[in-house]
Amino acid sequence: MEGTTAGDRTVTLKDLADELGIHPSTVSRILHSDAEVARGAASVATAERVRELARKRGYSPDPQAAGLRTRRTRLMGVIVPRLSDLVLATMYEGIDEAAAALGYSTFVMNSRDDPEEQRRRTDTMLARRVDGLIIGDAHLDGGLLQELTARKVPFVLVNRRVPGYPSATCDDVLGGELVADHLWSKGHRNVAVIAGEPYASTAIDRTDGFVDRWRSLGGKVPPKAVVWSRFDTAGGREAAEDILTHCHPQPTALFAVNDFAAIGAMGALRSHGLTVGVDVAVVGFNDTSLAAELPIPLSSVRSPMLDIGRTAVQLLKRVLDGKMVEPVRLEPSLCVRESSA
Amino acid sequence: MEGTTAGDRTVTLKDLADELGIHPSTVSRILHSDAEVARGAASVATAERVRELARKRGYSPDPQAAGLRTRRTRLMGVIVPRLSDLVLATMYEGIDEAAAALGYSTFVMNSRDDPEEQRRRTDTMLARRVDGLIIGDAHLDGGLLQELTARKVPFVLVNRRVPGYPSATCDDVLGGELVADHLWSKGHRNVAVIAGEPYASTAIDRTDGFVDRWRSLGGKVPPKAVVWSRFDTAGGREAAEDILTHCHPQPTALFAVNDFAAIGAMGALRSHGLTVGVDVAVVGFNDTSLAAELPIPLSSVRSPMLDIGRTAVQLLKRVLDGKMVEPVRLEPSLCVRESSA
DNA sequence: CCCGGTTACCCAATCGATTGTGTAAGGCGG
DNA sequence: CCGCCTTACACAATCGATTGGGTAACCGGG
Repeated sequence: MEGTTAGDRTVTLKDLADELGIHPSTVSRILHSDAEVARGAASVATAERVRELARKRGYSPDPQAAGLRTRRTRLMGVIVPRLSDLVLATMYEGIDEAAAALGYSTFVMNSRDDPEEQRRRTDTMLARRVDGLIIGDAHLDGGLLQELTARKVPFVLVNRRVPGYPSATCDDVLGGELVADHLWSKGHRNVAVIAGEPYASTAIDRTDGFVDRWRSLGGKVPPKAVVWSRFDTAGGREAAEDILTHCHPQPTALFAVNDFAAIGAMGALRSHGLTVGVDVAVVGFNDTSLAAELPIPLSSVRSPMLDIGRTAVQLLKRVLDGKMVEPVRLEPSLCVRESSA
Repeated sequence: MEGTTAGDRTVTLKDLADELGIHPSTVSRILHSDAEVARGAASVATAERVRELARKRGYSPDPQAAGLRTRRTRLMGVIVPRLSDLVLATMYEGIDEAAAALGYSTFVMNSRDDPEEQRRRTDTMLARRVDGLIIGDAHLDGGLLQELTARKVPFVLVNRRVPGYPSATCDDVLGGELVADHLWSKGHRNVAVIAGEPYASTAIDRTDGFVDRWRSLGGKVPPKAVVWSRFDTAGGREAAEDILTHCHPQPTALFAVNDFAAIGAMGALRSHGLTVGVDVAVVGFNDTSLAAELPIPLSSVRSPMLDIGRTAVQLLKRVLDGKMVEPVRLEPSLCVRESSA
């Protein structure tokens, strides 16, 4: 029940040093250097006394001061379109966890997928002197990425990939293929795709994976059967309406590249008096926690979102250590449920 | 097309000062002080030259250095149970936006509602020297809050409240009352509540608001009709199963204090062959973007999540400015949809 | 011409940790 | 008993911005 700290303010290296009658630099080496240096800096006995006192006084180093000197903040900046998107939020949890394990903290910001906002956010991150960036809202045209490379800012992409840059993503092409195989084997021959935003690799890859596999199985995908849309529920609903009014013959199966779009589509189908899973099969993507729990459980491609986040952190760490890194694609799997059974 | 910067490293105050042949302190006052001080520091002409050069060189002050001196980081720490919870993610968006407007950046961490983790996260935040905390995972018993108060850490609560501490929340009691009024007026007389986690004020207040109003309308709420549960879909499903097996007579209406729990309940009802909105009414809480888009649109109490987040930031700012603040409760409204019409 | 008051700056200490470079004291071999 | 090598530290500069004092030059009034 000792008074943790007298009551004043935070303890500094100098405080510890003064109290022990030794020099701050010695304390610093003991507490913050790796074994080698620390051993050279003081006797074992002194080192122990220092560590003991640090614990008792609740010493915690000031990252401002350390960062000022070392020019490193142990901060990773994370940019996502919006955290209220469950997919990104989950990846961020993986990121946060993995970063903490490496002694880094993370900084998130929402860009709302707006190029101008992306630029502003990156700038504030850099102004905060983050050591590196994890970018979750990369657009395929990616002028910003070129610029960052030119400015030698260390970064990796997460969720979406852009050729030529390091990234941690789901193998979205494979995901699309899994869906094609599944729907084909269920006997569907008329299908449509709710394809997402064309600037996102997730949308492109999933759609391409599906369409290419479908064709190689002998199926047809008329242009009108691929509808680009927003990733949210409303977007999915609109896309489904579009498909229902313009596609002849009407598809018996829908592949939405995102669970939320799939949910919106399910709503639209129902409004048209169609029963999901009976009249029309629906498959989503990401297997968010909702999919399994919906009134009509939704088939979905499970992507390892947490692992993708963790992987992004590992990649960025390697970049920060000056190593070369290759893009990583994690394997998805298909969860078949009532909506397409 | 001028070379933005020679190519070296970041520009410092001293660089600017040297180039203009004046003292760094003068530059500092011109760029970072408010009009008064700045005017006293240099002539209008000099000030203009400084600002001009700062712009040209892309100067951005080093927050590490500034913070070291001023003992402030312009950082707000935000702790939430989990960002993959849409409700907290949305509030965080409001927080992030409002903080940015005040020149603050935010730091989020997930505590998974685990007391030990809460403590650890708070500690890392404080180690990072955040100026204040926004706590979104407060437990009603709240030993941690007492401790923070004792340590004079500036903080406010968001989403959940704890008596005696400043907070920005929805008026959850009112929310519960709205639901009671609605269901009563629809003629329901047997109801059950999926009440959420008993350590969260949101759960308690919404449940109390509902139950108290229900009784004052002349209704009965047997103890078995209030089931505590997790806030997620699976929790809602289990609670609904519980209610369907143990409540006699079976309720004709369910109030779930959270949309996700409501969705889980809808799934359970369906498994029991009951049609939501016809056999059993369901009402959720928060009016997350999903509610309106579900196959059977969900009635829900709309809580102003973005505004709650923004308000929390305003409150914390006032606390940081040394002012006293009172808890704020923002008014919810009921959105009636097919699930209870 | 002297004096008080502006104007427009400069000086230097400071925040807390890091790190390259000393340097006394003690031990040991010769 | 001397010189060299460890051992165990101490010194001081540094990172970039902030801020409480100066102070020289100039202006106007008396």
